[in-house]
Amino acid sequence: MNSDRRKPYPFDQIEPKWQAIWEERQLFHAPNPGEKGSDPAKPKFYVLDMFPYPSGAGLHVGHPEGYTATDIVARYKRLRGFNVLHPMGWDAFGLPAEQYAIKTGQHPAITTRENVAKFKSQLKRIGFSYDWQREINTTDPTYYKWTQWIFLQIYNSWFNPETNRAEPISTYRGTDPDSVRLAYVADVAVNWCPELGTVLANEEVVDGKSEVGGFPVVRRPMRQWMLRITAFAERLLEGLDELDWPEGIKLLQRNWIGRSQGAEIDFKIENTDQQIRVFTTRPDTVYGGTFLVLAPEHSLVDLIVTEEQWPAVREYRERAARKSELERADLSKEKTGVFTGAYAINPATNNKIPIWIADYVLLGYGTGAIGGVPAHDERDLEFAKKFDLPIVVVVQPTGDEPALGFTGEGIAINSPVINGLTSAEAKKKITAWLEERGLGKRAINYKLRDWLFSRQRYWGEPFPIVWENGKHRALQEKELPVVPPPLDDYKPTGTGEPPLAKAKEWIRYSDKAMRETNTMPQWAGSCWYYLRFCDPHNDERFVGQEAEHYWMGGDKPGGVDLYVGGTEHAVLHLLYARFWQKVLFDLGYLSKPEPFQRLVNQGIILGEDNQKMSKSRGNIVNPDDVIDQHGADAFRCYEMFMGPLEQMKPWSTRGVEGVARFLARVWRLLRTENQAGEWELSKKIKAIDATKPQQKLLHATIKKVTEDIESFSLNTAISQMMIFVNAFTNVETIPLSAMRTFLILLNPFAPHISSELWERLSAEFGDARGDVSQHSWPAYDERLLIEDEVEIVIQINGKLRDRIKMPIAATEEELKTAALASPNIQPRVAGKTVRNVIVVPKRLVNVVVT
RNA sequence: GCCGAUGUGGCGGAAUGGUAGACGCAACGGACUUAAAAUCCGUUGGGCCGUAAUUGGCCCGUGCCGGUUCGAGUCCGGCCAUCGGCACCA
Repeated sequence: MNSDRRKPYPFDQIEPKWQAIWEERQLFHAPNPGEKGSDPAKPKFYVLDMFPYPSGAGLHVGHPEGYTATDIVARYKRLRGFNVLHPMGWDAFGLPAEQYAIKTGQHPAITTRENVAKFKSQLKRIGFSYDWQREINTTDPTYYKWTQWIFLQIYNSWFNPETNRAEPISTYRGTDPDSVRLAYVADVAVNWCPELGTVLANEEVVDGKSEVGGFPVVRRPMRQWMLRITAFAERLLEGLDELDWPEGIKLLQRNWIGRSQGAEIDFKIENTDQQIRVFTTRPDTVYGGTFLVLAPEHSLVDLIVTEEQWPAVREYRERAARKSELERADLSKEKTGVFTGAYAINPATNNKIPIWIADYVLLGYGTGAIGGVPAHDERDLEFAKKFDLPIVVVVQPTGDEPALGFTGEGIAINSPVINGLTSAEAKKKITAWLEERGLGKRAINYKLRDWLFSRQRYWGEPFPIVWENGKHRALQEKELPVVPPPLDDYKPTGTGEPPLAKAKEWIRYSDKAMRETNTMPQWAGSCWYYLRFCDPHNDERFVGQEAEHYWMGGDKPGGVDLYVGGTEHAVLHLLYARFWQKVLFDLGYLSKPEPFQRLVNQGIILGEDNQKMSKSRGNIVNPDDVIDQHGADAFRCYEMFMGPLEQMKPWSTRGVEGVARFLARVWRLLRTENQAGEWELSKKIKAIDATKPQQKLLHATIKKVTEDIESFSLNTAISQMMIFVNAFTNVETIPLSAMRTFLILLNPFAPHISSELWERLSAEFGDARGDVSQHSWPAYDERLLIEDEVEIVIQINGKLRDRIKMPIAATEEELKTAALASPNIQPRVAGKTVRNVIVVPKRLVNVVVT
């Protein structure tokens, strides 16, 4: 034939063949209710991958790990009679395409189209059973029209604290609706990245650097669009309880939301009628409060600083403002701060205490001011020592640790109102005491910040907003989509003004009104894509009511039944999407308050050298190469056989070869090579009954594979199929029916080879026609698994000493007698006292002697 | 610093509190072959005893120390290491 090494089986022919058949017959299209082919009796199953950003580099082996797992589940559920929604799309707005455009001048839409084509062909080569009729792209105007529409719903809503939900802004009775909208404009200290020329969300800043590119980020006040996610903090927290997610991910979200309960206390400022409100989780330590510290940017600073302290304060503030996030977060450095010259009155002690400013107090958390309790807070103690401020111990530890610097719970001392109480009791009592006197109240704070929602970039969704006379105003629904202008120069301006501002024509909405020139962050499109998949071609609505109700589960549990993706989205996408879902749910557009019922995180795949895959290390594995060499089925099976999905694990070329050998053995079980080097059906295949041991193995395999798919243990499912195949190598005759059943089990994992072999069997034997995927998943017969005889382990004092064969039905007494009579046991027990004999039926006998 | 996950052969990994190491890789030996590849068969945690050789027998072994239990990779307590998250959040 040719000089190529002969393939162990012709995957290079059968894989494209079956992919073409699936596409032509649209076998994996899931009909919506009411559509042709929809069967209302079928239960639905929605299994979703986190859709990728189509980068120029194409897929690496990490992407298809989760995709393969979901594909196996999707195919399995179809075989079990579910109507399965298994879609794929493109999260295509974002920085890389734009950076590329800046370098080359090529429009990001062109880059995106090319990358999408590449990704799609790679995914198709792996044989994923996506319903490509539902493909979506976040950069498509027919898609982002609805992203903009959802923004308008958010903009036109407010959070009603009385009903604890989002409501149309028309129900708001106050005077300034703009102050309560869920989307609002604010001057905020933002994370400005000069290199990228844009602001970033807190979640996008890692160690003071941009998550994308790793460029330095500095604080800078700017006018920005914000989404009021903090209003939903409590519901985002509570909602987690009901979700079938990994506990670790729930915890990450809980920590990110960062709820803490305590009190707000007002401190009167001496010689003024102003007061400073502080938040504390330890109101029981109020008697130990010997100073106040304000964040340098706190608005009261201007009002209270004395003449002689102004120069020092001004200088300190300027220095703090110049600091990058990284510098400010640097814990190893010493505490800094400046005295304002002003004093406050501690409401518990009535003592006069100094007011300082220091950058260890953050404007954005609590009230931006704290009461310094140096005796029971590490940071306050450090600060007090540095600046020689008084320290008063007010909590006595119950153990023998020193009271000074004790931050745990103990007994209140030096605190007349609460002396002798435990910290928990003291908190309650002092809070009530403060409340009675109008000096404070219970309060809850969250670390969660409102979501900074605007970016100074070109390649994102424009806001459906115009400005007139300095005020913002929403566009009408009929004006959507707002399409960005064509531009020759995508570069950030460097001033913080978005690139869209360069489109002088475009920004003129009317004589008086100008368009908003910021764009939305990349997360916008991914916040609701799972909803669009339910009804991707609807041009009347973002998702049709009936389709949403059906696929998202309506009043039944479900939503997205299974969602698989990486942990990197634990607090970004997964929190934002839950937020949008809740807003749309409150406004009556959706049937469920939570989108993703079950979440599974796949672990990352390391390079063969056990290091993270990266271009610089040169250890990236390309799926195309693997498929060229071993075929898509081997690629799929190896990805699953490597180990538990959730775990981090290294790639192994040898491992792929092992799995490829398994599939080749499956092939040769049913097909043999004739003299001419052609594959033909094995003569060993006969329409006979399986032997009893074969029956048993078959049913054990059905059981194991079924249970393992249900529990996501896909690696051990493959092991079991290997055991099955190994048992049939070198047998004289192979029963047809057992092979057919096996091919169905194999189908979700290796769809091409199982389809081909199924078809060949049908052709030869003239029955069971149709695609293997059109048949149904086999049931196992528990009765066939029962053994007549079992091996019983005999232990003495827990140590294995003998094994005997016993009938399955042997009674405890029989087992005991047989065990004690066994030749290996008798001499060891002779002359000793048998204290006890533990019998575990069908398993073991443990003789306890002394 | 706080929180979380993980720790089992040469390697990836299996094990409802009940035979540790399934399955695969690698290695070694054999069959087939002129030869190689491919394929098939066998051995393979460590140490020791026994025997001409086999069958066999014993001890140790799931990061470390302790506990619960007839019995612990698995449960409990304390440590160590690696990875991940958060990090002046009052």
